[in-house]
Amino acid sequence: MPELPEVETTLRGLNILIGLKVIKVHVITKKLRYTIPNTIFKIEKNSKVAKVERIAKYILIHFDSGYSIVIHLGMSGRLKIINKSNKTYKHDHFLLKLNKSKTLVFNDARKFGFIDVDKSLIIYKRRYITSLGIDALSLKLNSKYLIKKIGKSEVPIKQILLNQKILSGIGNIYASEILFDAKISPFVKGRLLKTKQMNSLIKSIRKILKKAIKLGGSSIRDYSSSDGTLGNFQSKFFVYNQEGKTISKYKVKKVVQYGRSTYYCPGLQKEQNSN
DNA sequence: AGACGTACCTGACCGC
DNA sequence: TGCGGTCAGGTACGTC
Repeated sequence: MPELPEVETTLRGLNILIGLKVIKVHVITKKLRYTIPNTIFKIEKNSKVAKVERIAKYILIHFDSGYSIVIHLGMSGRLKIINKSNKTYKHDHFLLKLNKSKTLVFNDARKFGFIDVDKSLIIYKRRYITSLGIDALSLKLNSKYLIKKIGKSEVPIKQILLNQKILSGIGNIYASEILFDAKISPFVKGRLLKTKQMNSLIKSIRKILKKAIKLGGSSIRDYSSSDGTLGNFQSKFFVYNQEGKTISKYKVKKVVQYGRSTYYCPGLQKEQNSN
């Protein structure tokens, strides 16, 4: 699930951990996408969760000891908060036991996610953080920024949206949804996007991501008891996974770009006549 | 420097 | 029911 809206929803669920004290760090599987560093054991007993934060698709948990944990969910990663810590499930890789009988669990079937730990100030300097482009929901995102970044790009806009160094937070599902909403063809090259299209793209980015967060938000209530899945997402997609569906007389089509599926509606997302 | 294919890993699903 | 093939929401890396 994890694109910006899912990560944001997860983060909101983690807020209930603030103020809780660490009882135990338990690594079940060290080898994720990267090996969990031994600095994980620097998360000491009795240090308190001071703050949780989202940077792009990364979740940061800051402790009052000055250390921070970074979690990336990869393709299949999930964070759960369970009330009883004695039972683990398949693909549970990491447990953070806290007081008030809360345990944070990282579960990831495909192990494409990772966990990193270091002093907060060092964490912020990690390459995977510093190289990120502007957050897709940032108010600093405007056409001027896009022109600077992609005004000369030969890369199709679908691929640009997935480039975290340009815009961070958008993944393969919302890239298709956003382009559909903006009525922009996924094939248009960056340099051929007109300013007007960039502005409608930015509008759609905000609209689609915010809507998704809002829908995900309904699951927060049950976060501590459930597995945090965002049930009714799939039914809300206009084009993603909707090959063959008809939208005002036009069919949704699936293509593969750069090895990733793109869903779009050729009738409504025309390639502009590039002058 | 930038663009592209590939690799990482497991599960779900489809057709036979 | 089982087998093989294909696909999956992300990112880094080697190669050109």
